[in-house]
Amino acid sequence: MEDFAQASGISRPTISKFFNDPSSVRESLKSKIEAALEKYDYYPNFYAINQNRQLTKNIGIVVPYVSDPFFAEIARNLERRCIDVGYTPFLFSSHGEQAQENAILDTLRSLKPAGVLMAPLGRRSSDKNKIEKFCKNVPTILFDSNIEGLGAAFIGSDNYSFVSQTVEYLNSTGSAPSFFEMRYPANPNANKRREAYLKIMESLKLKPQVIKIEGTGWEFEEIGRQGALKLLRENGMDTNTILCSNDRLAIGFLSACSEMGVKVGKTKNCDLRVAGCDDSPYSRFTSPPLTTAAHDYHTVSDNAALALFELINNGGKSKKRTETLYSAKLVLRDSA
Amino acid sequence: MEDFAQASGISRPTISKFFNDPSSVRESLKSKIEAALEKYDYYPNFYAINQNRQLTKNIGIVVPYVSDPFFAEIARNLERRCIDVGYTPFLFSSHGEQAQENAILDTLRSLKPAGVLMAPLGRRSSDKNKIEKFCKNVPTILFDSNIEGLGAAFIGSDNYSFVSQTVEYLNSTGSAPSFFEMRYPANPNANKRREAYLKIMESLKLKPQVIKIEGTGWEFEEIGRQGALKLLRENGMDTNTILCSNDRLAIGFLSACSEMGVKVGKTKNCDLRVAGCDDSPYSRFTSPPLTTAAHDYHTVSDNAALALFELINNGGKSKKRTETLYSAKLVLRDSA
DNA sequence: ATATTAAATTGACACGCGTAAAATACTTAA
DNA sequence: TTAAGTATTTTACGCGTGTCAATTTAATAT
Repeated sequence: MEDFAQASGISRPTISKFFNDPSSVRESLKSKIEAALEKYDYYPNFYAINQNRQLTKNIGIVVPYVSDPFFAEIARNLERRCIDVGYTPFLFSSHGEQAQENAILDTLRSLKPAGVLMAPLGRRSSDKNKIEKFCKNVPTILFDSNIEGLGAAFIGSDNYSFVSQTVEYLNSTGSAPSFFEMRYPANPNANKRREAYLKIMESLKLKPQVIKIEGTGWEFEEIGRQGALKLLRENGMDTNTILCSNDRLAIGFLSACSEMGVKVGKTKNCDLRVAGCDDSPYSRFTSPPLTTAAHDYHTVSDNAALALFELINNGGKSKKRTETLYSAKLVLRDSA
Repeated sequence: MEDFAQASGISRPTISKFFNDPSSVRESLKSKIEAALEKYDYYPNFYAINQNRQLTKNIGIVVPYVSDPFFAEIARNLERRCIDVGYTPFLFSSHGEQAQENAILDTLRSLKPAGVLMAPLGRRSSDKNKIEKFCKNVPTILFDSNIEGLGAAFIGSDNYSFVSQTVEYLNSTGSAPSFFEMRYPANPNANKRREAYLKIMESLKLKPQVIKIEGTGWEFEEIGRQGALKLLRENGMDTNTILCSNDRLAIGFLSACSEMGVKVGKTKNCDLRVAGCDDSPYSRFTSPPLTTAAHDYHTVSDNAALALFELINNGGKSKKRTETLYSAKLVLRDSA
């Protein structure tokens, strides 16, 4: 920077100011610097820049699994917001593993980001310590999956509304659904959805049926497919209506139905109705298209980002922790 | 680190060595440091660490669009490989925009990564300069999409083999396919696939038909669906067999067929055969399941990562640029 | 026990830029 | 034109660690 300053005939501190905020220097110098930049192709050193800054312009984004289309889409939206206001987003995926999430937390603490947007893995309480400590040191907004009391705010979807809307719709247009889920769900929202299902069925004075399928990991479609194949073969359903804990399982379920020659839909000649939760990007392209309860992707990601920007502008301190839940929107398609 | 060294009764340079490679210090000191780490929760400063290092332990991964399931899956695999050998991967998405890719290149040059794995956007030759300069300064492996002469190596799939296998299969089991693609494809591989199609049809002495559909952006399924709806309504096909330029378009195509009551499959009572390219993670779950030509995801990502590690170990210099293309594997399912 | 080798310590400099204080030059408006 | 206000320059320090050379200590082999 010293050399570049000399070459462009401007003092180094001014160059430094320019790189922090080009509009903070006089127009005449700005164009002079930009001209010199064309000529000498100098670029500042990322490490030296941030080493001595009180507040970096970096934002960490952490998702549990980047190949999950829901998280990929959320991550994409969050990155956009960050870029649009001049931050540099750093995207990390926990690969579905607690250890990896912890490692990311270490990297992130060391990166001293202005703030972090994080969708945590479901953690056993014994691991809560790590993330708790992190949140105390780094301005953090939690999204998708809440951890009681941690972070400056939580932005997510109201799992109860997902289930209540679908169950009520299904019940009023046919029989009430059985609930189809993984025995050991990778995502903690699954537990809230099951609880909601049981509660709603009870309030409707209906007998619930929770179908738990085997399989671990994040290949939900295949897990759903295998579970559905088993279920269809053993004829283990109390009803002709299925509500899947999430769309990816539902996509697998529909695939199994197609394979077994089971007709899915809400018309008279159909054998089964299948609904999901989330409105995954692929759910509208299944056959039949999947009836589901939709996240408001944009609202959730926009508000999470805005909440973080505000938190950062307030010096990383928020008066009190807030939890914002957005309701699902029922999306009626042909599968139920 | 000074304080931590004193508190743990070990010299600072040794602590530094420990963090660079724990196995480089004597076992007795190693356990002593680890014990002290539990007690004082010191963690090194990312910026200070890298500021004065000749070679960082960071690896940049750049994909054109992180929400594309193909790139999400590749990115996931690449990250795994990097983590497994002790590197810290930094994942960037170009958001389908040239300007964003350029910005990432700037960030990355400043980050001084040990190496970069990059799937470039298709660029007009006028933009080649930027990436060319980058590759001269940073050890880079290109994957998925090649740019003549740039980077130390290119690892990808052989687009010709994707098309030749499907066309030959389709032709030998029925009529030869029409080729279904976007008029302005987001991914440069599309061009090679079209060329391959034309060449193969010519060699088979068959009349080719390329169907170009409108639409821009990365929502390929919806673009494919709209294009297919239009096509089916206007009855614009020469044959009853369609080869889509990629699986995401094919998924949209299948969705349109389902919507229009067109039966897709290879059995006698079907109206249309539809095949794709790529074997997207969702292709096996369509109805009917999609016949397609599969990338070898693991082989491509593993070998791209290995090539980069080797490049790094050779000081970032490779004798000559290599191009490695892996053949597609035909995956026969029910759609064609 | 001694020689040999490997590892740790000491002391010191370097990395490239942010940032602050004081002095100076420029801009703008009265 | 002058004064007030703002932007720039000068000068200098500091950030937290990597790294190196010289020295001392510990481990291993003879």
